[in-house]
Formats: sequence, structure tokens, C-alpha cells
Amino acid sequence: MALAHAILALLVQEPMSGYDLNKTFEGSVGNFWKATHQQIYRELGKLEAMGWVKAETIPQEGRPDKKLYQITEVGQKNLAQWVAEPCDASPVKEELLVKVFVGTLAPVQNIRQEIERHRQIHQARLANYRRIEAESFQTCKDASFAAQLHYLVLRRGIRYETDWIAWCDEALELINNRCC
Amino acid sequence: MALAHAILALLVQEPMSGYDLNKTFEGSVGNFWKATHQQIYRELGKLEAMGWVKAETIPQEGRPDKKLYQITEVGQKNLAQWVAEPCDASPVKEELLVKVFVGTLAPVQNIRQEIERHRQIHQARLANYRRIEAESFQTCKDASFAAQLHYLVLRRGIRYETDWIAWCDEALELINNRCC
DNA sequence: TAGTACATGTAACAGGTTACATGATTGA
DNA sequence: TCAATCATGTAACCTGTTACATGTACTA
Repeated sequence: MALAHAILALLVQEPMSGYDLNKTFEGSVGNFWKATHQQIYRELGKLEAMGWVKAETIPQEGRPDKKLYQITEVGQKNLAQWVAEPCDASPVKEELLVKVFVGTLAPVQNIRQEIERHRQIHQARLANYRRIEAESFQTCKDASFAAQLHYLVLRRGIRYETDWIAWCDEALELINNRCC
Repeated sequence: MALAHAILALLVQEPMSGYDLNKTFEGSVGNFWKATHQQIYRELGKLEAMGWVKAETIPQEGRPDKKLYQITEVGQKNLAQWVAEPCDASPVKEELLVKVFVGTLAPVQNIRQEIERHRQIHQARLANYRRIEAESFQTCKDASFAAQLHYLVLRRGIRYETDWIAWCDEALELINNRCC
């Protein structure tokens, strides 16, 4: 139940609504987990039924009521136990690489453009992480251990995007010089 | 239907059985796609029903019959069309990073050990990719474009694992010096 | 007046995982 | 004799995606 634990890992930081969780997954947390709002609402329902989170409905004017979820003691105990367990490296499923693998089936410009497009996507994500780094982690030396761990996670995202960009450059160079 | 296309991308190289496909996904192809044998057999059934692949049963002595699948013209046409379409970057779901994110909930040694263990996993995968590189891609300059594209995909795997190892080292250094 | 943000959900379907099932051969 | 390799599959379940559904407030 990895999604459940990813949600708990966010709720342990601060109480949030399903909507907030979705926004968070779209932001820098997307660097280590992704979920759609449908999945989030379904999972929150299960977590509430199990007593790992509890919801408080907050009436609002001019907009829909909000359900603020917070982690319970049971939930926190469970999360702590899960954190201590070993886990596997996540399986890689990269559609772009499948396409490159059989790239000769399509026109070369096609593959080149697609790699250029992906380069832009990774560049944009990297810029976002760099912004977060500048805004939230300038004073790393004084930071708490918890904050340092958060920075480590962001560092993984920065590395990942940087490395993708470098690969795209390598790929584009090979494709552009393909005549040898 | 990404798994379907990943399977077609392997069958377009050479006819294979479900068993062979599974082995292939466990090998260097695992660098861009993963699937269990149950998924593979189910998907092959669908692909055969759609006429994208056709099977030939090969009787064997002393071991179960083998169904050799090969891609059909329709399948090849379809694969070529899919290759030409744009795709998204794959979503990241990294359980280890969720654990690091809430790492303060577990003893530090626990997190350190887990990162060390993951470092070993990535090191082993990298060694495997390096071996394949040495065995199959020494003569890159003379290679066909198709072979160069295959090398590019392997390069992505090499980069990915190398980058993970570097992050693990960074993480371990931070954890070991955590006193500031 | 059209689109985005806010805020929650249901239903149907597709994709992925785990457990179970069979059975011969080969090597430690 | 125990485990691994070869080779295929079914069934139940869990996870993830897509489409549909509702309704206000604000901004361009």
C-alpha cells in the first residue's frame, strides 16, 4: 500500500484536504510520488475507514466544504513501522526509451523532435526544483535533520532531471551526426 | 496500451515465446520496461486476438511445448504509428524517497542501511549494463543506426544507475556528518 | 463569456500483483 | 533430495486511468 503511505507521509507534515494533497503531488513531491485526485479521494476513504486518518469538515462560504484530514496516532505508528521496513528500487517504465529502441520505424526528425520536447520538459522541472531549492533550502547548514532529509529528496529530483537533460544532449548529438 | 507496444518492440527484433519475453524484461530491457510473466501471457493473448502477433506452437521433448510469437504486418504497422506519436515523461514513484522524506520517524541507522542497500542494488545493475556495453557495443562507430539507438537506450540505463549511486553517496555523507 | 481555481465525488475499465497450479529435466 | 530452469496458464485482487457529474467565484 505505497500510495497510502505516501499520503500519510504528507499528512504527518500538516493536515490537508484531498484537494491540497493533489496540489502537493503536482508540485515538488511529484519528484517522488504521483497520484490523481480520484486515487487520492478513494485512498483517503480507505484510510479513514481503517482509522489511520480522521477528517474534519470545514464549511466555507462561496466554495465547496473542505474536508481537512489529519493523521491519527494509529496512522503515525503504522507509518513509522513502514518507514523502518526495506523496499525495492522502483521499476523503470519509460515510454520514450521504448520508442528510441525501435526508432528506425519512424522518420528521424520525429525521434529528434520528441527527444527535444522531452529535454524541454525536464528543463522546466529542473528550473522548478532549482527555484524551490533557492527559496526553501538556502540555509542548509543550520537546518534540522528533517529539513536536511527533505533537501536530500529534492536533490534526487535535481540530479534526475539534470541527468535526463545530459542524456537528451548525448542522444541529439548522436542523431545529428549519424552518418559514420 | 504501453505494455503491448513494449512487447511488440521486442518481437519486431526477433520472434520469441512468452518465457523469452519475460527473460528479456529481466535483462537489460528492464532498463526501460518491466512486466511479470502473468502480464506478458495475458497481453500476448490479447495481441493474438487482435491479429498483431501470431503464434506457432513448437513441440519439444522433455519440456513443455513452446509458443513462438512473431509480429504480423498489422502489428508492425501499428507499432510504427505508435512510435511516431509523442508521449509523456514517465511519472516517478520512488518508495525509498518517501521513506527518506519521513526518515526521522525511524532510527538513523535504519535509513543509512537502507540507502547502503540501494547503493548496492544500483551498483550491481550498473555492472551488468557495463558488461553488456563491453560485450555488444565496443564497435560503436561502425554500427548501424538501429544498433546506435539500442546503445543510446543502454546509455540511459548506465547514466541512471551511475546517478543513483552518486546520490546515495551524497545522502550517506549527509547522514554520517549530521551534527551541524 | 470563457476559462481557471476551488472542492468533492461515482462508475467503468485497464493495468499490475499475488497466489495457485502443473510437470519434466538438470545440476549441486 | 532440493532447488533451479524450462514453459505455460487461471483467478482473485489491488492499483491506476478516463470519463462523467456538480456548482460557485474570480479573472481575462
